[in-house]
Amino acid sequence: MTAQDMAETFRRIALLLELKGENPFKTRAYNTGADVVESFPGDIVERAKANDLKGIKGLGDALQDKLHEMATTGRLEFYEKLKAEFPEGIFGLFDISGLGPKKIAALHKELGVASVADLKRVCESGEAGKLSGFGAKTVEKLLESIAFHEAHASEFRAGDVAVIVEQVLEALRDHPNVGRAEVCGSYRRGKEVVHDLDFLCASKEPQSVIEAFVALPMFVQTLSQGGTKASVRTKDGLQCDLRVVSNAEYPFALVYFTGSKEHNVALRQRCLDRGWSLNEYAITGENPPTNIHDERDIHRALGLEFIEPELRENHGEIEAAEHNKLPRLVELANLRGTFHNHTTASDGAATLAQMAEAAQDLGLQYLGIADHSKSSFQANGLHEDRLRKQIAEIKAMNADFDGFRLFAGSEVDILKDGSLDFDDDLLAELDYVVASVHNVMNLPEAEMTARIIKAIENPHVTMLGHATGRLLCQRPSYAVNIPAIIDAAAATGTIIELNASPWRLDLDWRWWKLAKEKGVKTSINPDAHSVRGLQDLYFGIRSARKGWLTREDVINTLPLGEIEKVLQRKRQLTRA
DNA sequence: GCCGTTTTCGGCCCGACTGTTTTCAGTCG
Repeated sequence: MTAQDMAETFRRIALLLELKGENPFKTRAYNTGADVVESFPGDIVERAKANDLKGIKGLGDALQDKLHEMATTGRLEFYEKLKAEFPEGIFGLFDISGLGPKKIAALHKELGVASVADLKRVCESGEAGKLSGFGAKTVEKLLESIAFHEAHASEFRAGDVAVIVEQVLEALRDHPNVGRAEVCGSYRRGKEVVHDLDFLCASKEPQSVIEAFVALPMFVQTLSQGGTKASVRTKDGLQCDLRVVSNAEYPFALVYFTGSKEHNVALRQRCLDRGWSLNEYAITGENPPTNIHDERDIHRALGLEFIEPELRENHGEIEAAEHNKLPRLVELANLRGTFHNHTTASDGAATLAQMAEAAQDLGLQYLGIADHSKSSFQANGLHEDRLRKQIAEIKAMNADFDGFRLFAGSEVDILKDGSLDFDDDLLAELDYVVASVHNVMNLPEAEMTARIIKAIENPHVTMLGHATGRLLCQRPSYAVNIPAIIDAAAATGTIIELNASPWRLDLDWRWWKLAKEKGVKTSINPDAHSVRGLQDLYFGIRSARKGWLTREDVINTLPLGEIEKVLQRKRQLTRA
């Protein structure tokens, strides 16, 4: 059992205890335990095996025993018994927005609802509307939520499949009969969600590779298996396909399976214009290009500079490549620091000191702290006095750093009327300010847009946090006019964050070309709530690249010594 | 279930919003 599995078990226990109407603080204890296990800096599984968990805050005697049992036996009796009281599909109901434990329990008890499909049925039949506490409006909202859920049922967040990608690639590349291997499809193109994973490799012995692939431990089901391709599924229902080709075919297959479909159509047309034909194995026709060893060679043969996978959406990349006008995309290694990170002062799992150390370990020169403001009760938001204390603490720590700096910021709530959670005097004491919407997300578009623009117009607001509030696969964006937001940001010199959390990736990559045209800069921010969360910068980079962004478009590629000026620029503009 | 400790059990995060009721329960952040 991995740490991830143990944390997941705790979370499921918490859900089931909620259903049973258990003491809410008990369920919280399990959720806290899950957080601790997940973000533990070290090998928690080994520690659990050795019964060496004393003194870890958040893990008391009961949870320690349960971790030990899981680590040594691979299962948890308590959980198995609890689980047996409810149908398996009950967990899916928690993903329906508007449904909480009380309503789920009522639906299960009164109507025998055991899955999302059951829920849909009783909503449509009118049975649900008759339950106490359920009315016409509730049923209507539930049906809307179900529709959203169904539309995204087969989607997986890139962040949730990244580990599988790495493990499969490692296994393939380590295989003695494999030359080259790569993940293709939408994952390689840097999409925020994927429907499946496509792997490709080059081998002279495809049969042996296929056999090794289907036997990998993360797969629980083989959907099909032939001489050169196979389809399997993980326990979470994620389909993974493998295609094995010869080394000579590999570059063509890599282009073909990376897509996108629209990009490939355009590429094939370009081939036809030259009297050739392109498929997944070769370029054929009269005097076809030779010496093709990788994707670069294919692009070159078609008169194009190399097109990075993230750009292959037929959004103008082929025309740009033809005229050598492709942007030089920002890279993870370009990042020098990052803003919008949380600590234990609000709802983070790591202390200021731990976050600072982790940032330095990642090779960053600076780290911006932006804990929640007081209106975010649920996140233990800081009141004025606690924020001032944190500012002082950061100043003191900075005196001891050599070549590294913490920036004191705040993720200040944008209140319903567009005013901010702190007054300007306090905001002025901060190195920078991230302003975000966290409540009242159901405003009409015009009102929400005006609310956010009002916040953008505050001279102390350095950047706008997660602009649309979406949670991938779970909650759509609130109603907001993004072009108007971009215009307001451009007019005021406000930065728009690219929130790198794999749950958000907000603002979406599809908007960045427009934002860039208008002169808006971004900051790629992990919204880290733990030391591990800092690594989400990787997903932000993928989205930034997909949005055609270069190093110059991203402020946190600037080194210490230059970044300070950018943080102060808007305030100075306003003063002038 | 955890924590802290006035070592034995009480406190643990709280306000807005929505829809269903008729004074509040459930959900969300």
